[in-house]
Amino acid sequence: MKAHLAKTMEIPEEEKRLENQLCFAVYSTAHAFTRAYKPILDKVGLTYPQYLVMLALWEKSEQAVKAIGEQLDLDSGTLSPLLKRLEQNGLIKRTRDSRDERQVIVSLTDKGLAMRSEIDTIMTAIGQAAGCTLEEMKTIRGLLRGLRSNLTAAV
Amino acid sequence: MKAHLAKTMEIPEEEKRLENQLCFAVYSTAHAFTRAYKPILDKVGLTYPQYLVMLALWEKSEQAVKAIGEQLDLDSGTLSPLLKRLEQNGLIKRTRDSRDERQVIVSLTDKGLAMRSEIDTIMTAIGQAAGCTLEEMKTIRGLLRGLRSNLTAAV
DNA sequence: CGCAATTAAATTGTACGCAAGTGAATTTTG
DNA sequence: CAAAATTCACTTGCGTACAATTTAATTGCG
Repeated sequence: MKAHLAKTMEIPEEEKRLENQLCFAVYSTAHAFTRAYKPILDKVGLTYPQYLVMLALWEKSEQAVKAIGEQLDLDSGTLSPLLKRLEQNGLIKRTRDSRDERQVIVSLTDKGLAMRSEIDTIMTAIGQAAGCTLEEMKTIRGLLRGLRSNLTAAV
Repeated sequence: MKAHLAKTMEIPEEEKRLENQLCFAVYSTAHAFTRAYKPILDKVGLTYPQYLVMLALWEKSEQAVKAIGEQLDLDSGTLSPLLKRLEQNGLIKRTRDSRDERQVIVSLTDKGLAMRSEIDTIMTAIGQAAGCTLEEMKTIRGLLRGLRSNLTAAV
């Protein structure tokens, strides 16, 4: 290997602009989604992260905090207070696993399960707001999955 | 218009899964980016949102808080405390605009300007972590811009 | 001109996200 | 089997995000 090799490639100035950062495109689109969801989710009394947790639970009730965290890529420091609020709103209940007392099993209440009927309204509204074809959605989803997997592996 | 029309289209169960939500793909990729940036930005003492503000200022120093907010799509509620921290770290200074005393002009200090030399190292490292071709990056960036624009217009 | 409406930034209050640390339960090891 | 290491959830502290309010300055309108 040669000595004195530049540690970094030269990056064109244009590529250094905020607007041209891929990370910023992802960051600002994430915020745009949260804002688009807000008026819809306000009606059912959920925040956007709470809605994601509900999606996980509607797929499978009776999940440990850790399992929910793995699906959402969030740790208990984020989930514990969020789940406490969902519990206070009567959507979920939390019980210690009798087989392994370290774990807390989160499950839907009747009220939480009933809220699943809102899913079609919510997703239709967001689909409209996103305003792209199912094909485009799948393309972006696929590209982001690859990107996310690279970023996660790199750390 | 016919009466009794269904308000919402039927959405296939598979499309209702957390993992298949486009919003979740964006949400989790944004977090993955933040985590990938963390070890790199820790070395220069910046958080990820602070880095975005610095990018805006490296492009053009002497900007009002509102102008920065428009580029990042953030309001003063978020920016005020963030800028206060950048000022405490000696990277920027804030002065009232004498022409319009309502505005605060943010400008780079020598230390803040000097930090721009880290840009190549940071962007090269993230490029490696993202591990996709320049072509893919541009594709995703373009698709996300369209998506963001739709979502914002819808609200 | 003079007052109402608007604008800019800061502040307050709520809710994430995440690092770091705590405490209790379980698993691994010597 | 007992001590050490690990695991799980919770808590604490800090830094965003954002709605809503406040204060000060400027603009618009009669």
